Amino acid sequence: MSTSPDGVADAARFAAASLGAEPVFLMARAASIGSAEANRRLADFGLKVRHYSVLSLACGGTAPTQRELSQFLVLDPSQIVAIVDELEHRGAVERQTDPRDRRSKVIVPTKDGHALYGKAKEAVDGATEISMAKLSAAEQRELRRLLQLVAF
Amino acid sequence: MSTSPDGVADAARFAAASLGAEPVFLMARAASIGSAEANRRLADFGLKVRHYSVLSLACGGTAPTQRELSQFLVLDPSQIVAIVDELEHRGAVERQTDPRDRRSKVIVPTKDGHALYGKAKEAVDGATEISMAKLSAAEQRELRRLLQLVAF
DNA sequence: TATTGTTATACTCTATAACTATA
DNA sequence: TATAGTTATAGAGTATAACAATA
Repeated sequence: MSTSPDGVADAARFAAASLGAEPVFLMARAASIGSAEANRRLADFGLKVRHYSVLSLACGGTAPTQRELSQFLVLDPSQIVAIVDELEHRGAVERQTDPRDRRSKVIVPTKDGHALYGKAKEAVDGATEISMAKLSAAEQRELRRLLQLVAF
Repeated sequence: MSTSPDGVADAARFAAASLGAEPVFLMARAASIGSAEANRRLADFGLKVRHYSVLSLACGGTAPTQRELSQFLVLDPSQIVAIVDELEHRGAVERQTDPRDRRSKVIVPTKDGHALYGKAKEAVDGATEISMAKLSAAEQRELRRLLQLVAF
């Protein structure tokens, strides 16, 4: 990106445009700004949001299969393979064949993976704080609630 | 995407996970769902959200330069070139050298471009309606307001 | 000397199909 | 026969650097 500072330059002139009121555009822009900031911070740990997401779900105790990760994260199964490969190579997660269905592989975190997740979560929370800085605590809760309704 | 139906499959099992409450993730997922639906509908007109966004701003009467489009849409200047090329080839917009700064090119819609925009906007509004179906009218307005604070 | 638009290029991300092992 | 994971590959999207025209 060889653009100026960070794209928030002359927002004022166009924010009032019709496009600036369309939810589809607003969600895309908000998501783009938010995950850019999160990726910037996660880079300290050699992670991106996609790796963080898989690690987070693995650390949630639900023992997700790759197929479930694929569906929940809306990523192709082949992409999950690549993400889990990277996390496994650096010793953050392990693949365990599901005894109830030996075709499936359950993703479980290692001890190091848990520690990494803890630090990464702080980075992501920091990014969230930045991008929601203009909202009160109550507004942040409300935004989260509304987004959950849209996302699920 | 060789994934099941549409990724909303077993959301229930993971929506309660820690990740399912993080705004960065929720915005990405909501944006992904929303723009997928919008792209699906815009395909009838041979457009994608990126073309629609440029066309919308061009039709807004603010006569944006490519540089301004690049900043507002958070897209690289070289990508704007490609998008404007496509819109110009199909006769929806024109490039006009800015008389006040002959380096810049202002993007203005043609008559056909305006008509195309009208139909495309209906398609996008339809997609918005779908993805916000679970929200009341008041909640939709509130979501838009909060997103605008985050996005600008 | 700096900036706008442009081109070329490399890199990442995403989508598709085929293969294997299990069911 | 169908599904989970894997691999290979092609396509779309994104980032980077260099150039011509203009400031």
